[in-house]
Amino acid sequence: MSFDHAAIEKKWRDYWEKERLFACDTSDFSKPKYYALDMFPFPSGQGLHVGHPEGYTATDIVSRMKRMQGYNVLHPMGWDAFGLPSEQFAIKNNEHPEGFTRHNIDHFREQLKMLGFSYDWERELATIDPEYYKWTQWIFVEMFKHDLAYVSDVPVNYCPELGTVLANEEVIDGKSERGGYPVIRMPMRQWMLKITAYADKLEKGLEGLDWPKSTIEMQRNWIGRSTGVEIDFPVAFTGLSFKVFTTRVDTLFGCTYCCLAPEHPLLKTIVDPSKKEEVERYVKEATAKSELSRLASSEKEKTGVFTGAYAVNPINGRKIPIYVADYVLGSYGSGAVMAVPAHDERDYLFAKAHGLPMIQVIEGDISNSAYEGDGKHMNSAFVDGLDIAAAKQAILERLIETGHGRTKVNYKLRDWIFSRQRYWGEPIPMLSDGKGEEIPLDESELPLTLPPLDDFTPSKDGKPPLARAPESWLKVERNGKSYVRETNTMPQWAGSSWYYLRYIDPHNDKCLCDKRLSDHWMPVDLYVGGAEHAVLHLLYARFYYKFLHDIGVVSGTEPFKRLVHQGMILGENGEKMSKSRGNVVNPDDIVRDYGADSLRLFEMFAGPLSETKPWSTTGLVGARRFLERAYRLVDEEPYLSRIKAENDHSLDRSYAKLVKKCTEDFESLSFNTAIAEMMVFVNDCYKASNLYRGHLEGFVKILSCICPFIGEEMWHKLGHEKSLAYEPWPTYEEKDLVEEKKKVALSVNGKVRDVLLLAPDAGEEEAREAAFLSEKAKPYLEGKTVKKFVYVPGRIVNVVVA
RNA sequence: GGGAGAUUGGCGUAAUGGCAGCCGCGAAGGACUCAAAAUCCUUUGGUAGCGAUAUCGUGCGGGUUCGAGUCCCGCAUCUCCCACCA
Repeated sequence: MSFDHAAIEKKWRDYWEKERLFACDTSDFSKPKYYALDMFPFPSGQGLHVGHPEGYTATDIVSRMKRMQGYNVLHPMGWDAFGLPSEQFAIKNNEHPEGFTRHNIDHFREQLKMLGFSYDWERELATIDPEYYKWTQWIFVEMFKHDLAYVSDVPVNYCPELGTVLANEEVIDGKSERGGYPVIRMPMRQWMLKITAYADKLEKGLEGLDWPKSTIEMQRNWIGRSTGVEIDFPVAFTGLSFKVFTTRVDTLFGCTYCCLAPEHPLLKTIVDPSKKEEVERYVKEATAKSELSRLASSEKEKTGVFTGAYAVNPINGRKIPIYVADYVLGSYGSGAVMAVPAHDERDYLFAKAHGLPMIQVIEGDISNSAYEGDGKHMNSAFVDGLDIAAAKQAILERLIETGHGRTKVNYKLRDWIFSRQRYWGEPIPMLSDGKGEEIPLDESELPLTLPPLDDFTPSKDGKPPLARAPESWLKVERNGKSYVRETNTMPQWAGSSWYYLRYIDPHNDKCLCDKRLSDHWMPVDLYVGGAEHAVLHLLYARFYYKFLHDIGVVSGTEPFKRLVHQGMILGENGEKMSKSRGNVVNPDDIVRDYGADSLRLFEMFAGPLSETKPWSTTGLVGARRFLERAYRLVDEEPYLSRIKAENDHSLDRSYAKLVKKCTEDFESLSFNTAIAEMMVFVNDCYKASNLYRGHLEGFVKILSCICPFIGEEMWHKLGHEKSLAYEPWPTYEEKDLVEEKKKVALSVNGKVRDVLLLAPDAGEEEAREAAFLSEKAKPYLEGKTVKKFVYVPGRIVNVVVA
């Protein structure tokens, strides 16, 4: 073992802290800014796993390079510290979740420091800090004031057996995660955020983001914008009507019945008395089923019952039956569909199951399934013979004329259920008179802190734990009137939706972030985190940011300019790491045995950042071996005495390639190929008889981004007293990359036959001459007619012969 | 059912449309050593050949091109995400 990693790591860690080396002054605008952000972790009881350092190392490398390139770098870290696991731990151990959470945070912080990340720890924040969640609550109040927060009765997962409300994550296949008891949907009073008001902005803002394509696509699907037609269907003999949404208005003549969702309000009034009992029973069963089980059972079988009522098809006046069926979702469109069994697979199955008629309106085979393709229309009066696009247009025009329809944009996106019946979250800063009046707390009353409780379990009736808070906390007088505090808390997403702003100005008690500072620092230049947050966290954060823009808190409209997801690190056997598989790798052990630098280097070298890749102990040993090999250059004979103050230029080219490749690859986060180039450079150093000190210094600066401890130590060994963290980034000369003669492949009919040595600026005549002088290519050229001669300087010569 | 991505040596991987396999792991050989480890130096896609070399080779089938791992069309397999969205 050629260096003592434990001693080196301790030495430089202490030095960095003592010198406050990575503290960032965000009010210093004299240098260009760079904001490199990691998705902050949930501080779980297990501590860091080897997946965490992957993304963190990536942003750390870029941060370190940017500092040397003269940027003012903001590279912060904090804790997403509210959340269910801590609460469950608290319930189990009958302790307050805060103690456990703080303890975990201390452990995480220590582990991150151990790994040498250049975070500005003076900006550390946690979502559970009252100084932080004061502003989380403030944003909620602002949303309420702007009509974006409202109360509604919506179905939640309720487990009668456990007597408690469950989060979606706690429901597996319609059963409770603990105990496996059935879970039903039950309406309950909830706070909602009107994210749908931002559907259009959220969709449009995706354009122009430097994000993974897949993530943009996922968000687009989630928002689910679709353009179609809204049609009014009168209910026969009642004077009432309902709206349906369709993207296939061209098939309107093929509509043979309508379906309402079980939640549809019209069911209360239009059902024929003879069907009332049957419909009520069906609705009750359907709404009690959890969404998952409803989905699972109805895929096999389309259930539903006739309401006894009839609708009138506005295009032809035909009377068609109205059904209620749970394959129609209450929460999408208008909760009602026009059913065209001949041309929609779901309607087809339902019609078959219930003996409903079919009218084919597009030529195609409907003997075994609905025909959903394009074709000539039939049985459709004035659109007969037209294709889908033309028929859509014609029918839409007719509907507009008669006032029965209009174009309509629909979104899959639903409003955000923002309450949790939990203790360990931000209290929602609202007061209720119990009769529908909801008033927000004044800013001066924030933060509203969590009251201490003895028992954190939700009540049997589904009431949140805070409902058992002391009366002194719960009851509030306002203008002579009695109010009760809101007892729901916010979801974990709340705190993580705006934390990137707070880092810029973490100790500000006047506002959540000084606008002068956010104008300078936002958007985040590089955001790295797991793909599991592709939709929810990133959508919520964008929503918050757009809202903050609209109320004038920030100027921008998108918080994260560039986003990258790190891939997962699997176990050595290629399976997911898990305790049950016994293949979990603990970073503490790796750092103890091989050092933090080796861990960082290995994770960056194992493959492209975004790919999933397996852990490899031999790969880790290889990383360590490379570091020792590099270290030996500045620590051992005979290499040490080869180091010269003068450059003999033998390594100029190798060095220029190193600097160019690493600078570009660090920027594009292609660390594996940058490291390969660093290895090439070290291999070249071993072959060289003289080593220019300047080259080694440049190499060490580059290496230090990935392996900061050994980097600092080598810098020190090269005769420097201070840290290299703010030394200028190495440069290279373009001329060093140019070779006098370059190898150029000579191919005949596309098959390589020889390699020519040509000057990079050699002309075509020169190339042609060299090609026909080649002995190796001779047999393939002799006696043939040259049909074409292709010459790409520096690349290839291709002779096409007949 | 829809979407996104992937498929290259024994393994992880690399290749602005231009010599496929850089770099690493593993393996083999050599130097050093009494010996081993460590280190240093070679070799390492398959087949044939002592060798120069030849030949085959980037999941499968087509296409574009002087030239395709790379671009286009179709297919297979895998991974992830969404999914009764009218």
